[in-house]
Amino acid sequence: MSEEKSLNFIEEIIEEDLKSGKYNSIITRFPPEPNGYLHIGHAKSICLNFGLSKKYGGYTNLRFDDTNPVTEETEYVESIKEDVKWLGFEWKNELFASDYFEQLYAFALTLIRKGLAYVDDSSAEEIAAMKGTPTEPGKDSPFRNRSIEENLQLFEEMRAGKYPDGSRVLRAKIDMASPNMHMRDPVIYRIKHAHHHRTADKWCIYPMYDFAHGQSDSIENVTHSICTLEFIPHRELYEWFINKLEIFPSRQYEFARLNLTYTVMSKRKLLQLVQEKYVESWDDPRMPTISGLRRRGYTPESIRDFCDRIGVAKRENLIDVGLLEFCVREHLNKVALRRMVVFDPLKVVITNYPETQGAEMLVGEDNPEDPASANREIPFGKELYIEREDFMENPPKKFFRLFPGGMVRLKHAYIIKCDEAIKDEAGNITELHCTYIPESKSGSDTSGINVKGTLHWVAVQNAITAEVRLYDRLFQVEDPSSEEGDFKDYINENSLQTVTTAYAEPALKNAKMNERYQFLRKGYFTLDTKDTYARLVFNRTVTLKDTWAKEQKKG
RNA sequence: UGAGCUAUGGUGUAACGGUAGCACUACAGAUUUUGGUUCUGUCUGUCUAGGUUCGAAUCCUAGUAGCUCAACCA
Repeated sequence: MSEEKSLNFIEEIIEEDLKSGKYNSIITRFPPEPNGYLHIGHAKSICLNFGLSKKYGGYTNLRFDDTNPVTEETEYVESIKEDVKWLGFEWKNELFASDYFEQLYAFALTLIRKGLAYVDDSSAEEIAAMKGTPTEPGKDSPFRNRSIEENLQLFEEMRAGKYPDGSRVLRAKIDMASPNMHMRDPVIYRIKHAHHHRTADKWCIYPMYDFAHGQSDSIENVTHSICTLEFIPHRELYEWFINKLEIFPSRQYEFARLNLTYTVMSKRKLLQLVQEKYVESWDDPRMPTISGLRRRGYTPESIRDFCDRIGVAKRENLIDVGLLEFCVREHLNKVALRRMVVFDPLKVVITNYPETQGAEMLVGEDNPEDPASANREIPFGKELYIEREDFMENPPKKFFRLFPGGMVRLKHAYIIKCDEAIKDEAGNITELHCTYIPESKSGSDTSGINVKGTLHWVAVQNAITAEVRLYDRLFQVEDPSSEEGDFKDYINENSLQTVTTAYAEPALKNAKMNERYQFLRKGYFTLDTKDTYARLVFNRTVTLKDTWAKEQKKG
């Protein structure tokens, strides 16, 4: 029975560290910068970090990397916390890099005293020019050999606010000829007279990412600091600071970030979509943000399952969004309540159904996948709506739906036969006249008739109305970022289709925010969290698999 | 054109010198009161060229391709 799941490369490293006795338990961290909303790519990192500490014993900190006051806001801190919680994870400590500003300042002093850091008066342009290029070594700054005393004094004055933004920086003194650009005397502190979302105006100098991240990991005794591939060149620096400062040796490991087909993942691009109104907001249901997916109706379970299935490795990847859709369908199939909703109504009159009879109540199960699920009542009637596309006057082969002279089952109800299509003067079909087979009632069918097709329907008299929003992929091409020109040229203009008046069975009157629905033969839907006030608004999470549509496409 | 990382079906991901497996997709069929679900089956793969070895996806060498690095962003 030991169906062992193979380990990813990070799990292998951890098991090695545990086996060798290097550690008894592990500490990881999820370190977002609070300058935007989390997306599905972050979910991969969250599942990895929290999953690892859960699996191997230990814990995960949530640490906000807030070293750049001009981009960061408390609003983002709150949304990030909400998203991590919603995904189902609990952090041990809620921390901020800004909590360590005093300590980081002390680390900087240590470096200066060791002759390993200096204040540089050069401008940003001058520093860039002296940096060299990947193929040519850089040049030493004229300020590189200042005395320790002078550096100490200048750095203290920087902190004291004596100098304007951009006038000086503190740099680590490493190697201007290093083949690794990040080792060419990187800037580690800059002057920014800016208000910080947590430390307010206490500081006017702020540490750079490289001088904050590794040390923060070290302060928290993070054993395995996991980040994405683009940080590989930073690792040498990460370790340099830890070595020179002689602090806890956290180690950095890098994995490939998630890319998904038919969307973009960079914060910059997502921001453009919001600012330029291609989408409504960060939590627009078409966005790959956690909040967008949540509003779309995705479940935390399905996102975790997805992150589990895509694996963790070091090679670049582009994952088919179809896998995400598979994951959410699989979960929703188990939990969604079945309901009938007609989007584009075609009236059916059952000519042999008694006029005087009140609403006959039929019974339908909430979820056939779940034997424990309840039933709901569905009123039947003489006049019904079916989906217009479920009727064809001249049907092609293998069309199992209604056509003149044809028979179908109305789900949970009776078998009907189409006798006549009524048209207006322009030749448009306005209604269908059908007859029903009284002894074919669901659950007590003695008619002996077998039909190929089963349609969803609602009774005209008892139908309630709702708005339904049908979402499709945001882009027309698999990888918008790799296409020629602006990625926005590839936006799918039809990513949102709104059905303002859909007809729903009355059970949906009591729809709840936390419930998921399967509109029979239509897809999975959930109540919109923003726009449902007096009226019902449903968002389509994902369609059902549709082999008929595929069949038709083939011609 | 310096340095680093990476190459396994259409897409992901395993195989740790010994039968190339799993999932998604696609296709075919069975079941079905959702053209859903479920079940069964099929197709497709080790970047190239050399080498080491009884044996190479795995080790070595050389190519090739993709990605990353020259922010006072993270």
